[in-house]
Amino acid sequence: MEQCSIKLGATLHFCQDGVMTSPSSRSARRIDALSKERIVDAAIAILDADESDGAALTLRRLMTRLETGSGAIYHHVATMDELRAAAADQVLRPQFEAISSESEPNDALRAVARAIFESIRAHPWIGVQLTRSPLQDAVIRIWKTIGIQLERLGLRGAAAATAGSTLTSFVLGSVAQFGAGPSRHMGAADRREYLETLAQEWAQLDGDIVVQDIASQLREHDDLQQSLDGVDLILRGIAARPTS
Amino acid sequence: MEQCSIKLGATLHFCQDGVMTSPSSRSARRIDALSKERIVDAAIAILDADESDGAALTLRRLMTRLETGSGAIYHHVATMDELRAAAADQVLRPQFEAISSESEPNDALRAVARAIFESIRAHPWIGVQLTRSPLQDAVIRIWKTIGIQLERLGLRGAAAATAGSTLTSFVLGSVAQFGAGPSRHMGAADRREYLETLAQEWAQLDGDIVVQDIASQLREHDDLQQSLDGVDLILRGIAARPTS
DNA sequence: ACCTGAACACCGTTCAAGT
DNA sequence: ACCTGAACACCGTTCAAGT
Repeated sequence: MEQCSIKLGATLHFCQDGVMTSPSSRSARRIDALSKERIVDAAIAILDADESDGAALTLRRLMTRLETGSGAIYHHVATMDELRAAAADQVLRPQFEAISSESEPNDALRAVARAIFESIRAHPWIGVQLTRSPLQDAVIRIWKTIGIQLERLGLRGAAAATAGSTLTSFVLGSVAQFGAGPSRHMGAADRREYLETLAQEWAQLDGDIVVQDIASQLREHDDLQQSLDGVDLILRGIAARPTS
Repeated sequence: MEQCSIKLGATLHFCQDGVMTSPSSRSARRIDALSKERIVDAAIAILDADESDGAALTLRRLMTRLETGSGAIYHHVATMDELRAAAADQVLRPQFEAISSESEPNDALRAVARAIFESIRAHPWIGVQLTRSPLQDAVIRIWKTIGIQLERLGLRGAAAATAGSTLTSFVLGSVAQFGAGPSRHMGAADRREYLETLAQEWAQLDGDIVVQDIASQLREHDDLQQSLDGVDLILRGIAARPTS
């Protein structure tokens, strides 16, 4: 029977408001009370600690880190998917809040791609997460940011919807394509080697000269530049008047 | 102790070449021997039976359907992920083999988007699968098909790589965005209702008039048309000469 | 209200053993 | 070579019970 014992971990038991209270007069609350915010922070820490794809985040790992039971976590968070979505949005939010102030709409749209790729570099698991569900906060945030810039470009109605949908799809697709690639732990040399192998793999798949050409081109580019080139291409398409 | 008993399921035991043989003279092989092909077919059947996201495919469900043990399946297939990739490619392959013969490159590129969206309509789980891994056969197939058409358009080198990367990313992103949307079980009315709800949800998220505008536009469009519009926009961008 | 922890119903993968 | 099935090391979620 342990009462008001102080664990050497992150938690104090049977204590409140920073003051030790007699166990009989207070209910059993932790001083560092759980909250959705604290849980999301722990989730991000777990995801960041492991390289790439996000499989590291597990309810049980969360339990050990927060020194609590599953029920406590489920009291603040409805589901693990919700938690993943919250983690992704929390990481993306600050990057995106800086964007609206960009002077030129086209630059702001390029900044969207840059923000996402830089977030992936720091938190590789975001790549997989963003393509998981189209209604999650982070994706809607991307949509909205793009939409606002398109409006500044003078687009309205169907044209705005088409342009917005195209840019959003492109950005998410880039993430899907490059997100699972070489991780942040790779140096430039490892990166080149990875892409080299990939290019050769492609080339071997069939002797097609077209594929070989493209594969060898890809080897030279880095993800971010590739993505920015794509944004520029789409911006040219937006600027061009529909032919029909 | 059962020998050469005929199960009423899909399998016969201790029999071979359609002829019942004495158990003592033959080893214990099944007449409908397992093969990667048979396993992939079963996987597709399981995935198709369940609506949407592909969580239905499970080793244990595969075991019951094929009336076998886990070891038997792992003898033909290295991992469940490989199986998912094989299932997706088997479904996509026939759709894509028809495309190369399209007369006009631009039409062929539009046909790529159409092929993918029609595959998703018939097999909703493909949406999630395609965004899972960038090196899976189905994705490489998409890449190659697009690459070949871009070559027919006269693109080479860096321009081909940028255009190919952009189109592929866009198509995969569309899939990520719309793949998890209303399932094939929805009628047109349900669809409208779903998108209506989505538009309102977006609008509520903040009072931003830009977002409301775009959301209400999206409500009118269907996935395929949206995707084709995007392809056209990108094709205009490809046709336009780079400004720098 | 907030938390505990056992219980439930699952997963994918491995591997010694059989024929 | 091909298959069996037990065992292993996990999952997310629920819920009666505690304070």
